Amino acid sequence: MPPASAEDRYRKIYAVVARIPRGRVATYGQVAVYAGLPGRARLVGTALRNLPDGSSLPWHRVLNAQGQISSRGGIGYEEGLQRHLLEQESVSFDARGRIDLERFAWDPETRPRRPRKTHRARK
DNA sequence: ATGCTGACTATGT
DNA sequence: TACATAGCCAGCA
Repeated sequence: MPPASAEDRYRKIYAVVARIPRGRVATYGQVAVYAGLPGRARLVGTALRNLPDGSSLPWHRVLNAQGQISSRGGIGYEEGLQRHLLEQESVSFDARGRIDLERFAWDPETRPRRPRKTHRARK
């Protein structure tokens, strides 16, 4: 099988992002794997970067492996937007601005459900 | 072709 | 936990 064209790769990435359920999040690496592009987490970031503003894709549900919102570096971008969109769907951040992936990570194998409460002691 | 950049990550201190 | 590094590779000048 010849290598996928850039267009196909983007399309696959967008298709995966579109499947992330409300109230759940996925990491760049995770999206890459499900898109059949293991190891290309950076490409996922690039694809989302190229996303037009009015897109209906739930791009805000994609985070880095640390459970944090990745910086765009660009001036003018409000990191608060992504956080706000997530909080609106009940995804909560801890005091350090990170999301508990144990609770909110998307698992495509399981059916959408409400995140379990965290009664687990944290370290 | 070549070199640099980066919405990334795993690993080592 | 927080940085630093190295590997990564598509996009772009």
